[in-house]
Amino acid sequence: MSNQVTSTIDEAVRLFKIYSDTTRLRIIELLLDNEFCVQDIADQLDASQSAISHQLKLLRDRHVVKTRKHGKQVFYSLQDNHIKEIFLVAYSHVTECNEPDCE
Amino acid sequence: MSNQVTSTIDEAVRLFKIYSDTTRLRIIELLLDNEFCVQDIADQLDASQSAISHQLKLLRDRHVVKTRKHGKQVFYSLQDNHIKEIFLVAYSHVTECNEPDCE
DNA sequence: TTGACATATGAGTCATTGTTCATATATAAT
DNA sequence: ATTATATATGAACAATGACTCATATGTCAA
Repeated sequence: MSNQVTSTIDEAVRLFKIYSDTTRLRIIELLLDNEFCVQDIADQLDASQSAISHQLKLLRDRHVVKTRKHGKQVFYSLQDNHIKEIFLVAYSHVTECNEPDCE
Repeated sequence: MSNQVTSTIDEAVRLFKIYSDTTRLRIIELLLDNEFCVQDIADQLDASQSAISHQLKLLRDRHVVKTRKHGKQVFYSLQDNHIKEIFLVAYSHVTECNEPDCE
């Protein structure tokens, strides 16, 4: 734990950065239990097709989501179970913190 | 789950952003089990006093760390147990992912 | 009070990043 | 082949954020 940690910390930072954007986190939330094509995601998040497509590319590059082509459409779903778990841990922490003096 | 979720997602994003910087994450790692004063943190992370102080202010504003004054020094320690837990979950996921095909 | 040390902070700079706009690619239907 | 639809992508722009530099504040010792 000293030199290896440095790069491990950087890897952790890379992981956290994936979740550190509203659009991406909402995409991940959408895909928790379903698969959706690009336009469906854009519609549900009220975002442009381009913005969503850019973020999906980023998520795919980081192996967070996988794709399935069907005709003209591309369906996206979560690839990594870690993603789901970390999302849920953080999500529950945020929603739990409604008591006074919490956080 | 629809309008409330939007702001919950934003809260989660805010939480993830705390971890999304190498300097901050290394500070959090340092403080997992100990308290340290500003200069000690700066020395151990090979960073400037000012850079560390700025990040500590951010962490304090977000209730991640608490302070204890002792003479001229200010000692920082973790305030929130959630922080520790989320750090460890992510950290273990990152270190686990050394098998082929993982991540 | 003066000087030394520890920490805090405002302003400016530079890099990163999320979005839009325009356009390219891919697939299906006619 | 042509057109329409779905998705991908490069460039430009704007916002954010982390750092440095200079300096302020706070505390102790002499």
